[in-house]
Amino acid sequence: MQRGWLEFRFPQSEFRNLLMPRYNPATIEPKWQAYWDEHRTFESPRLPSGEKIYVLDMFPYPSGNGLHVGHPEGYTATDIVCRAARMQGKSVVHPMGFDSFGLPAEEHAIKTGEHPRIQTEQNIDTFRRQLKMLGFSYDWSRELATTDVAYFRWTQWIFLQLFDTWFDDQQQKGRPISELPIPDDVAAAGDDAVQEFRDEHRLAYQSDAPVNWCPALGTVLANEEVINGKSERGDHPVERRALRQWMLRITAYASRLEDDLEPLDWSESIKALQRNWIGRSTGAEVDFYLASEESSAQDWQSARTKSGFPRKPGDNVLRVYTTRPDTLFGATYMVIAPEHPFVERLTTPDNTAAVTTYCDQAAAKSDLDRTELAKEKTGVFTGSYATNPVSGEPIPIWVADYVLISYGTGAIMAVPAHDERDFEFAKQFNIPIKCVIQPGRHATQGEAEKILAGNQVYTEPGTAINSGKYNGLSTNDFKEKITESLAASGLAKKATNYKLRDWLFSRQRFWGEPFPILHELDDAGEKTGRVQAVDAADLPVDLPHLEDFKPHGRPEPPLDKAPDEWLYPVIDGVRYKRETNTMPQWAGSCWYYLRFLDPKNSEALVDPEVEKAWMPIDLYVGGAEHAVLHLLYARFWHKVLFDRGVVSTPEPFQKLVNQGMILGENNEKMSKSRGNVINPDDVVNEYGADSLRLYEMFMGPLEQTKPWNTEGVNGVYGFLNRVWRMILDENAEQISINPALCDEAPTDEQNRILHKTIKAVTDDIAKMSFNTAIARMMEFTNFFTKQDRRPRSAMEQILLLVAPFAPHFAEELWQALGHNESLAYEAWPTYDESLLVEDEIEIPVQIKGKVRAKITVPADADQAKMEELARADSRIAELIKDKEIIKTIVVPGKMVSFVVK
RNA sequence: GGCCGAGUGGCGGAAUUGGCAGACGCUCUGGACUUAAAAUCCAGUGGGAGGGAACUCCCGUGCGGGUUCGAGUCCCGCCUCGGCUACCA
Repeated sequence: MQRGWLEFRFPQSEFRNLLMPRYNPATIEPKWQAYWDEHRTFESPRLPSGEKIYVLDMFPYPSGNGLHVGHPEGYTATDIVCRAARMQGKSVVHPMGFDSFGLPAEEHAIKTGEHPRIQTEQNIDTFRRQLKMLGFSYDWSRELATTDVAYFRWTQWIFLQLFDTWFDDQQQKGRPISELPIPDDVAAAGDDAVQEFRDEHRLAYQSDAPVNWCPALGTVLANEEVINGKSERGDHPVERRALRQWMLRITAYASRLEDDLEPLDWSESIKALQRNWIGRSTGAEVDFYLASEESSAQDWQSARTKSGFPRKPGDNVLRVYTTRPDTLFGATYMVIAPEHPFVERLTTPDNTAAVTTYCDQAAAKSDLDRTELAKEKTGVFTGSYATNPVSGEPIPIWVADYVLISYGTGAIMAVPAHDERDFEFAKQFNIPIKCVIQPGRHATQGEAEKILAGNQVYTEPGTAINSGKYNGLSTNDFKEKITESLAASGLAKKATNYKLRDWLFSRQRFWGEPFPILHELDDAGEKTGRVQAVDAADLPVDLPHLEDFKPHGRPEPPLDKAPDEWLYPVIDGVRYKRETNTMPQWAGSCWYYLRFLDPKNSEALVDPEVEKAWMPIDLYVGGAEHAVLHLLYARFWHKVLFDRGVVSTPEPFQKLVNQGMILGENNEKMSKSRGNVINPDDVVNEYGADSLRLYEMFMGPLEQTKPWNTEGVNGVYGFLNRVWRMILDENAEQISINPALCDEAPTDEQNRILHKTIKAVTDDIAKMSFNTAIARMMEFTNFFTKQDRRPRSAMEQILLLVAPFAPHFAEELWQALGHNESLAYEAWPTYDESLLVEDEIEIPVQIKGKVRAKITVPADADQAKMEELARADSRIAELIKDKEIIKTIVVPGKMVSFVVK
């Protein structure tokens, strides 16, 4: 490698840090990084002037392994966009920080007793060094880490907002809890009842939820620490245990989270992923009367017609949710989830044993067993019947774990003829299958026969049969008519459901944000059930000092080990216990983009003036692994903050781009175990940061998954060397300009190449098509390297185009050409459309669609002229000599085509 | 099973509204320079045929059909691979 040679040649040269005849990234990269730091080149102002652009990278979790080659991919892309935008005169804010809470640091702390903050900060130092080494134009004065106390003070503040907000369904908006209307009966029941009513409506509320309790390790595990029901460490059994936890009512925002996706500039596939996750479905809730001795189904129905559909079903009905009310006549059984509150009541004495056993088994099963591993449907009959509201027929009620308590009403009407799961279940238990839809064009004749006979399931729309007065209706009309009719009789109501569940927001961990919540204690030291928010003025609630981080052997969070002075504050004579759960890692990343705008503000999480000026984010780039959760959670918080007047936009991320994964050289995912991990440090040592950046952009489209190839790095390194030699004379002992450079005006051809390149690179950067932009610059270089006279102006222009991609390299050459200042804010080259036009162009001539000749025509030739020149070509003339020309197609500037017989 | 994405030379990939398939780079081959190597520079590089050459022809963008003067691109039906998701009624 020539760098070794150079250092050998001038080991103590005083020119070491000045220009070198040969391209040596090892000296020029640190030089320009220091220059940018010193001159604060990339610090952005508090407020933008002129057009603003906020470009954000998904900040990394600072793992102990350091930067991965996947990180610089997205980071280089945004850096190019930012550097070009600055040169185009835009106000750019481009910050970086660290998502630094996380399990590995806590595990390290448990092992060593060292505070997780120590290792976290070491890791951050490594990441910062590596990011700086790659020459990204971040405004480092805005750096933050989610573990900074001054940062998580505001994470806690946002939690207080969530705690203080209820969702007004009517207005579809989060409002202060003080504005929650209190029903008269609740108000009459006293202060405790009012408080309880409020607590039930807050966006942050408490609920019992299962955790992964591992008795052998004496600790609660995160889902990712549990593999196949065993602990990842030690392979010990893990059990599910209910624990009081904090939930966030994201489901209240489900509808807005879905609706507001539409106008965003995100890929349709990511939008689809989010929509899928939210999982909106529309249908109806229908009440089935439960047979009893006191009154007949008719009496009940006429009572319902008067009273209407009640908000909460009584004990005498089973409420189900269905998206297919049109199949009501085909319901041959019903299913309730094993956890359904009616299980006991509906089980007749002779079925008690079987039902109890079944429910106990279901409770013991993990989610995995209940879904993935369950190859066959299971269930038991309760012995009870409900009444079909349209036919009046009795329908048997079963308990089965394929119905989930957490979705809809936890009970379904089963229509085996038109639902795959119900069909499977009915087959298993010999339950009648009644076809109520005449299959439409989705089924063949043969299939239709089987469907009508109940031997095949049909889930597509069709025409109603066996459905009384509804016969003949199309599925869609039927749905509407029957819902209306049942609603009029008080038997049903239109309903919408979401797959999205409320967000389980607490973790039984030390290394996370403490909740700013106090539990009131009575004289005996027991919790009264009253919960109090820490006053915003008293934030932050810092983590307590712990002697060690070892598990204490109980399912309660590790903060239960905290010293009393932290754990039991006394306020106004009342003793409290602090909340000891901590927030999940998602919390800090939900709003970091806001703090970047005003990272030092101690009065507010962001100054409204600043927020208004910079938001929303114009470009957000990161991995697709965060396409669902992070983006959904952040959007949810943002909407709450919007409703509460903290931010001015309903959506935070206007444009989103997901970079593709970089695979190892063997086309497999990079991993230590596969031994195919590429370390960015090594690449920088060998080729320099500019080559790494350039290569990652040249590999292929940003969003595509693509394999690493070290030879390719060598390829772009060669390109940089060619540009270097195009401009400098590397054979000289001292810096000197390549003798081919001149101060003449470019020739027409040179100008055409230059302006074509400027146009292509400008357009490609706007499209984030970086690989083709680089190809165009390579073509420029291939052309100009062959030119004996290279106008200096053209050389300067190409450097400005190269600068966003290989910034250190471009700065160095820019300086060599006699400029004293950084090119970071030099005006971006512009192109002249008129110079792109060529006088003559080569076009194909086709006969019967096949290219038979290429001719050169004036660029502005009209159709007649083009045809004339095509016919004049000797080869074409030969081929069409004896033929009859049926048709001639001439596309000006493109081609001529003859259709002959 | 469902949703999404992708199949183009030895490899990564290019290709405006349908208009010269394979830009650019890597690899490989040959040549120049060198004592030699590296580096650099020059030439070639989808497959096949016409004995080599210019030249000409045929085939070729996962497979099978279709629309069109003309299809990598549009339509219909499949196959393979990758990602996400998983009994959501």
